[in-house]
Amino acid sequence: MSQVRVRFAPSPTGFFHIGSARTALFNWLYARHTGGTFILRIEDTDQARNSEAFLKLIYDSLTWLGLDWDEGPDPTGVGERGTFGPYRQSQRGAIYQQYKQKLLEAGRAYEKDGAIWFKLLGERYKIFDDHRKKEVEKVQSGPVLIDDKIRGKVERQEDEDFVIFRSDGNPVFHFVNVVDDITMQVSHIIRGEDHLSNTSKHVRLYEGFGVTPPVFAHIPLILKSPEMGQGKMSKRDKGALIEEYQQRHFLPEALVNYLALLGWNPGDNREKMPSADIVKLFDLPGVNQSNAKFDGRKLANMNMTYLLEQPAERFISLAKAYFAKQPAGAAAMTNDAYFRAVMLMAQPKIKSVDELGAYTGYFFTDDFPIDAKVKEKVMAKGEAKARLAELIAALPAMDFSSDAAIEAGIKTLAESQALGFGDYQAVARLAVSGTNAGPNITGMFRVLGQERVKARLERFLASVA
RNA sequence: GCCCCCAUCGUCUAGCGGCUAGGACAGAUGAUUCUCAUUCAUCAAACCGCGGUUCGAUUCCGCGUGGGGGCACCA
Repeated sequence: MSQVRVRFAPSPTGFFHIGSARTALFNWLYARHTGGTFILRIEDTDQARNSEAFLKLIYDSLTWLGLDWDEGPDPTGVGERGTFGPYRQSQRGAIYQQYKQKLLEAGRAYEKDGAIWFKLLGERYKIFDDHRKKEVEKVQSGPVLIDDKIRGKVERQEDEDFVIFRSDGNPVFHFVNVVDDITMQVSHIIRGEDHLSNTSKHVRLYEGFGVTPPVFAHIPLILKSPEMGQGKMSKRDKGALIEEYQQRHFLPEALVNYLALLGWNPGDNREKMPSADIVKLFDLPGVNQSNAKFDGRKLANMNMTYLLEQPAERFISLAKAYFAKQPAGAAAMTNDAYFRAVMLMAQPKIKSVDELGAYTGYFFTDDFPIDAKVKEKVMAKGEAKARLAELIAALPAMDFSSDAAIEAGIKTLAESQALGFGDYQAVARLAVSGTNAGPNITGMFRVLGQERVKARLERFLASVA
């Protein structure tokens, strides 16, 4: 059995979005599943729209997602891996000329209006095209049969010669795509369904070169979620860009897991799976035929479940990467032990890393905001001020060495007043953090330390007196 | 306009002739927890329509309808 060789062929003309990432992922999964080769080819023939920044974004995004390529440009921008290169179309001009020559010599291409056209085989006739309002030459070339691994048998007509080299001398997409896939010995073309209609052109080109076409597998597209409107997910849609998730410090494995589930499933009810398991189970026949709508909420949930199970060290490093980019981040990290303690307390409570700033802000400054609504609610209940005063009085004698000790201390105080833990918890939390959502009060006390807690309680009491 | 693909809860999906149509996200309710989250339990929620084929269709076929994509000297 011949080796599986698949490729992902993006063009660096725009931001790297969800749809591209999913196509890359499916190719990568198939390569890894079959023990084949995953090729990255850069389709940078559109000189007007190309940019090095977008090229770098492709490397960065793939790397971040963990989709490593066996052949293709080196992400450093210098050199490349693999022996079928160059892997950037802008450097493959000579190959295209050579293949153009082949068609010309075989009588399968001709020049017209300064451009080179691919010549279909079959009887020719002229017909007036109502839509284009002009007479066009049609060719009865017979049906093209595509045996798609996902779609099944698809039949299409290709009945007009088409341009393969523009009059400015540049080859067009269909031509370079096919030539590259031939010369790179690509065995399976896994790409979006939007290319299904182009496939008949490609098949004709393969025939023109006398080459058996590879296996085609057209995967469903990712559509906008109902709130976003209709149609295909585009770069402008919220949540469409990989960069966005990177900046929000999502876990790449969560995004990969979610993306894998868009158009594919393992056949049982499993959803959350490590990448290794997906690689093991992924196969082309398991891919769906219908388009999927993007759901940011499910992605967010996936991200949360991954976040919850991260080992402490990984979570800390994620937190550090996040704080490094925050305005007051450096200040927050000056005391490493303190920073770690705060982060680990926050980990089981947050849904995404980018919530950390807001969630832990009061740990790193005494000048934190007090939520007015929460304040009103808490202060209206019982004799909050009295509870606060009692707590301040009891504080110096309390043992702050552990959560359990602090809990015992507050409970002892509560019992002495014939009250419950909760009578002190809410107001203490408000005084110390300014809000009602946060880690356990005992943990907060312990991490903040006795002095700071006392100061905050006193300051708050004074402010409401 | 022409061509191609698709069709199960709001969303992602399981189902491959006979099922109380299953799971997950989101939603609702309740329980647990010092708050908030988490977690747990419960509830609500779908086979696009019409014709066939068949003893029997969500499942197979046709037609409609709906959704998506493609028809360039863009990629």
